[in-house]
Amino acid sequence: MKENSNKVPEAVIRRLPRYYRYLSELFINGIDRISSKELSIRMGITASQIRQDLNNFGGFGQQGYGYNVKELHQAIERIIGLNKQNNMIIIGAGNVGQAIANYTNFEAKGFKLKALFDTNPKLIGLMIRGIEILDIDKLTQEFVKQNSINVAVLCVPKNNAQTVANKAMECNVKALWNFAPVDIKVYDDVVIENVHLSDSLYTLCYKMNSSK
Amino acid sequence: MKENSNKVPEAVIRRLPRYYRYLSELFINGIDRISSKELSIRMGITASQIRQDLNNFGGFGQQGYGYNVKELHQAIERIIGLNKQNNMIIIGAGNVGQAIANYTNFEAKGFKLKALFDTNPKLIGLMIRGIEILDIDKLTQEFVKQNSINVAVLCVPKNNAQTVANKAMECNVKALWNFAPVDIKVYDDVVIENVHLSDSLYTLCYKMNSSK
DNA sequence: TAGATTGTTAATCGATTAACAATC
DNA sequence: TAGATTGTTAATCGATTAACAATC
Repeated sequence: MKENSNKVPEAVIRRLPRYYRYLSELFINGIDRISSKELSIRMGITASQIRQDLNNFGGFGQQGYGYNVKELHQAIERIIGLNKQNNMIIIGAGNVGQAIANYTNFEAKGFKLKALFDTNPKLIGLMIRGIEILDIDKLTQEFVKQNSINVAVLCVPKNNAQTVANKAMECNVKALWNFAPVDIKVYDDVVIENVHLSDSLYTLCYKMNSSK
Repeated sequence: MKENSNKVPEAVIRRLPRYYRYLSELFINGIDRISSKELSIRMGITASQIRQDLNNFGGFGQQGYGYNVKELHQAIERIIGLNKQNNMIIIGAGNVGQAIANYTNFEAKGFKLKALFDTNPKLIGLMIRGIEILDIDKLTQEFVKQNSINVAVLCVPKNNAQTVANKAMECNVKALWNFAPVDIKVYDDVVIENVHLSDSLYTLCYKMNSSK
């Protein structure tokens, strides 16, 4: 899409959702312009960094004025890709899988859940928010194609994670959102994002112990 | 505890849980020694980085031999602080709160859940794994002290997150594990770790769109 | 001992911050 | 216009990688 987008530093990419959050907030509060200085104070980062970050994607500001909140908000929305609909499946309908299925905020941003998959006969057939839990065998290339699935959310125990990831990739899913506490090997054209909860908790634990 | 621990770069701290995971795996598989070279291949990082990282905490290796898996595993366990018991509460017993309450892996690493808190009368009094959901009014300094709570897990909607965080901090909780999609302001002696699920999903979305 | 591999210093790379001319 | 604030280049800072003497 963007010819130079793979040159954008990872650190910048990771800040995009945060910019998006602050701009949403400003927009909701009816603020129509913001300078990098003012935003830097709110976000606790430097104005310089904000300007550098944004200029990876284009010049959205105006000298002497700052940034138009609505415009910048929309621009970042497009940059992230939140203007398009994305269709998801959840693999593993246990605690974590069900919690994500019930979390409707993603739906509001265009991430539509099409199905959950599990191997447990007790779960198969159950409905969550009107979405069915299917047998993992029903996860096929046809299913992915017909439902335009691009994101698979991995909520299985760590020992099954790579197997299930492989299956999803074989069915042409293009993005994996991994909640299993393992590093998954992915195909060249598949992207992955990890939510390593235990890693996060351990980091918190370290900081708690070292801050004394 | 460690006099120089606040000099350890954030990037290194964030890699500690990953080292811990790989060493656990090696240990379980009965491997007793590993060189930085071999580990670097498994983890997909440089041997140099591994040695640099570890040397922030001391010299655990031996020339010509490498690292003793068991020793290094235990050392990292202590560095993170997983050798002590930590007592947690979950504030907000909705989808996310309940999912975390049901996730027993943390318990195995010494993170003991003592109670959940909510304001919803329909939830108050319910038990999850034998742990009660209490009225948020029951969250007091006495409760925190008596149960030696050090970690509060914030699983409330974003509009309540700061209020609830303040309450936890006033009750002397020392660490916040925040699942609300907002940045929380914390007291100087309180540490925080964010699990911004939507940020993570948006990052995945960006990468999916830009990888084409 | 000879080979292997560490701990650590130096070099490189990348990211953040500062500065300022351009310009609204 | 004058003041404000951008976009962008240059300087600084920090993190990663390379190199190698020390030593098991």
